[in-house]
Amino acid sequence: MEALSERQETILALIVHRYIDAAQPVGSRWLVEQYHLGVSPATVRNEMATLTEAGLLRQPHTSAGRIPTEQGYRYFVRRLLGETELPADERRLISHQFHQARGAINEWVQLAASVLARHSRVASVVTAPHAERAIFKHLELINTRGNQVLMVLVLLGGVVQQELLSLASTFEQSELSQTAQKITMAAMGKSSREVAALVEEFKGLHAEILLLVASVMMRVDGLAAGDIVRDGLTNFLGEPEFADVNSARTALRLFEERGFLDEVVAEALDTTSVGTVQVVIGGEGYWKELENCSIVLARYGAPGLATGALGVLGPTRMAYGRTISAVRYVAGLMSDLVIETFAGQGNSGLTQ
Amino acid sequence: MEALSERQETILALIVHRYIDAAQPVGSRWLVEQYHLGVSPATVRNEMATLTEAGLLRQPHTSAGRIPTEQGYRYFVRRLLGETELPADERRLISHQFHQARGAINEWVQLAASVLARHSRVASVVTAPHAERAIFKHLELINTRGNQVLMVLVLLGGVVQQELLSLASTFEQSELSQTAQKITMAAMGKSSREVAALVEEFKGLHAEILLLVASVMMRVDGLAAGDIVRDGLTNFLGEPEFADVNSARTALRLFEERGFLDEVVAEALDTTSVGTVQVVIGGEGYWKELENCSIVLARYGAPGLATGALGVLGPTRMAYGRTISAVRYVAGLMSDLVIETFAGQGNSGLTQ
DNA sequence: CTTTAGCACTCTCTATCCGAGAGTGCTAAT
DNA sequence: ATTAGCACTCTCGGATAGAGAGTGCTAAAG
Repeated sequence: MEALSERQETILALIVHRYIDAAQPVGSRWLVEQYHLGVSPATVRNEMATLTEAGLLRQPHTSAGRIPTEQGYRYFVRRLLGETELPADERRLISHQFHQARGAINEWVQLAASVLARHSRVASVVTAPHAERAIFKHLELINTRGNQVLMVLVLLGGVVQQELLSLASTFEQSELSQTAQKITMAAMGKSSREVAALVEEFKGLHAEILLLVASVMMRVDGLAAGDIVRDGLTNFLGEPEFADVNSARTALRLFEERGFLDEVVAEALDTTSVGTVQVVIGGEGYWKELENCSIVLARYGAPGLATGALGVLGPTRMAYGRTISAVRYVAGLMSDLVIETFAGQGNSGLTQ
Repeated sequence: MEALSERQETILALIVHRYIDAAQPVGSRWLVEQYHLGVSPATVRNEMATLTEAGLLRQPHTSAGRIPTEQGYRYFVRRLLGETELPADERRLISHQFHQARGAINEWVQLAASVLARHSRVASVVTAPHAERAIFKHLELINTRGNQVLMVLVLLGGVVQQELLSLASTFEQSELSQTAQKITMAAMGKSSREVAALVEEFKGLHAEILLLVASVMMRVDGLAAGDIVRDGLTNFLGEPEFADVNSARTALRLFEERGFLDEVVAEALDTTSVGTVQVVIGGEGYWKELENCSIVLARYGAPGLATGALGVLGPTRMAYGRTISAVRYVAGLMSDLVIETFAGQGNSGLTQ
């Protein structure tokens, strides 16, 4: 693609801004009058024609103003949208909320989703932090009834897995507690594979439980991400591109179905490093269901220890500046939390 | 309200059925021809006029067919809709799925939501089972970094509460483990109040932790319900009453906001006993946001031990027969699970 | 007293048409 | 390279008209 002249870039940027704001095609005359460009509408029209030919703009119909194409948005985001940051007062507000919510990890995740939804004004997704490899921390066995046993497995970072087991025979609670304690001693700090290897050294109930523990841990290892929390579902129902119920429905379905999000998040985790924000505009040809949608996504956490993903899903016509900075900021806060929780080191960052 | 004649009831039932099916006003002529009533359209019209006067039917405009009013739906559900049950093969299918999902409680809750959404074809809500009173089962303290400590508190029934604490000073993991073990010994099987009373007997770290444990347990006591899981959000976007984006939005917002659901569920838990299904049609004047919506709700679990709620939210024009039976059946399965998990006694019911 | 045939009336829904308005592309002049 | 002028295209809103569906009423019949 040939480089654009400065004036062309200005015009593209103005059109993107205006279109994001008003959701209506932008005309040459309006542009000149509004922004006091020192040229005539005809000149702007010529530039627009060039930009249209370059595939950055398009017309909904012959005689309407221009709107950005997906490529236009991409050019805008990559080249014209400078580094933005959330205003200091918003940052302070968010940081304050996160301070208030000290406590359960799940609450942090929900708070992150809620903050993102509110500040980006589109729908948000946050996955709970997920350890790179499950590391055994503690096991608890609780007798419930007959040969039903509730297994509570605590992994590094405080991830808890619960499972209801049906054992071959009945055991006393005291016996179960002893078993759990013995296994905890032996397996502390070990990975799923190492726990599986421990089976050799035990027999009977111990071995049986160890096997179950190892299999649960392997399942956790295999998971791409932790629990997913959503917020702001209703935000994009107000946007004009979803006035048609069907388009709203497909977008919402994507959002509801875990499988799709898993895929996107996995993809993002592969190609994105912690600290950078990735913007996927219009599905990039990959996902055709995302036709009018964009995704702004970031990875958070500590690589090698535990990571998660968070981001937003909204119409392509979205306020990228604000959204990107919100995602980046919240990802930073969540990273601090993960490092704190998973016994690493690092600046908490919460204290401004 | 005067009692309706048999013929009036027939006509009301037919109109409700047909309207639920087709979402279009029902006319007298069509009714007579379709169902081979042995009377003329004029007769049916007379009866319709009576039913309209009684407030059970209404006309969208002067010259359209009739549609049921909310009162009409209520009469239909209460008096005309006989006891229905899910077809045996559907029951078997569901029961089979529940069998497959043995394991974590959360998975059961999610499965229940998914099954309800699929079988009722509207949006579903399921709350996790919530113990009547939190009973201490086990405590774990995990050192993370500096004076940050992760507290994992296991309550009766396998409910797990995690909390990140900031302690006054730093402790070794071994010290924390000992403390946790000591507290576990002392608090096993106790309620929040009893745990709080234990504080007297300890001092220093032990007392500090005990206080935190008690406060978390009290918070759990105060909660009306456990986690809420939703499914089938997109189901009702297809319905014609939500063709207007705004109405879809208000309904969806209700569904997304936890506060509202909490209120409804709390209300339902108060007035409904386990085993019965409650139908709220059109908000009953209470909640005006529910104008075109109905709720079918049931309580499940074991009163005095642990209970939860599950149900669906959909357009007033919903297939009540199928929905009510689905809700009732799933509530039964979940009750069995709760009784099993919370160490009670009772028939598992899963084995057909 | 109940039922029914007949009929005028009302209201929605769809298609069609028309004019206003907005914006473009092209051409020729600056 | 820029711009004024102009013809052309397309959408959008409102008005109009006819078809269709269904009712309520009246008067007659059972």
